Amino acid sequence: MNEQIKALCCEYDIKFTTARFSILMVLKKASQPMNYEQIKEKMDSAMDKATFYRNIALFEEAGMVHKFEGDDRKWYFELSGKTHAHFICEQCHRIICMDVDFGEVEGEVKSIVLKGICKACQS
Amino acid sequence: MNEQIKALCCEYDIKFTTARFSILMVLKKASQPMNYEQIKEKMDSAMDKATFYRNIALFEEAGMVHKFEGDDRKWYFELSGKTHAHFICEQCHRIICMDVDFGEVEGEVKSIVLKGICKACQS
DNA sequence: TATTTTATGCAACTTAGTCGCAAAGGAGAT
DNA sequence: ATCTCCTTTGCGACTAAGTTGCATAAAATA
Ligand SMILES: [Mn+2]
Ligand SMILES: [Mn+2]
Ligand SMILES: [Zn+2]
Ligand SMILES: [Zn+2]
Repeated sequence: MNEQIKALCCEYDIKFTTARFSILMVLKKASQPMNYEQIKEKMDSAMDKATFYRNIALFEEAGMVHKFEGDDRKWYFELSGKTHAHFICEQCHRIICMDVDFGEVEGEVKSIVLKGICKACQS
Repeated sequence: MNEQIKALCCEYDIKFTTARFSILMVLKKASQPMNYEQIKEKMDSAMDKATFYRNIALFEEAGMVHKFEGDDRKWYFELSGKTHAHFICEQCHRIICMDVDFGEVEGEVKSIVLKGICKACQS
């Protein structure tokens, strides 16, 4: 795992530090987008939020991580992969990764967020 | 205009008040989604932000107004019409209303926001 | 008119994220 | 190893969009 994350940093031209490792470790293991609190909880060692957000900003700028706002006014992060959409349910607050096709969109899309009521909550 | 807004309130079962009129007046005239500051600026008479947000929450719940978060961590509002997407440019911060088709989406979609770099900023 | 309910304004509060600054860490030069 | 310079980190103070409590005002109901 350590090597994979080092490789990731290398690929995006970002210096490898322990703080960065901690964050990326959690994101790599994650199966869902996560917010600061959630990531912090999963980290082995504590980290100041200033450090966290500064590094996240770095990752984002490099295109390594994508973020979007959840229904709770918090930012959610995930490692960039194939661009896909997230559906956020206003009732159960679940975030559902989805694979929708938009056809042509002008410009470069970095995140797509749909909000509404999920199928489970509707019935 | 006054009558149209009264009718709108009536349709959504919302009592007509001067504060509500002020907000809806601005939203009806708007050609773009607007945030609190922008709406306030266009209003004839001043209004407290608590009143504003409380009424907006009411409109939202009734389904009369839709909101989404902009790139600046502010909420943007517009009168509900045909559900459509907004593209927000991370560089010029323009909000572009767009008419995309997603095909089937499970659940009830209330807002769709795409973020990225708009065509104008790309070149 | 008197009573009850709802809407508004003000000020204090909450909280995710930011910023300034000093200390810690790391890479290179001597 | 030691010195120097630059980057990263942690701490604490700060910012600002939106929220909440409470007193007053307006509107509905009797
Ligand atoms: Mn996802
Ligand atoms: Mn629009
Ligand atoms: Zn749901
Ligand atoms: Zn742009």
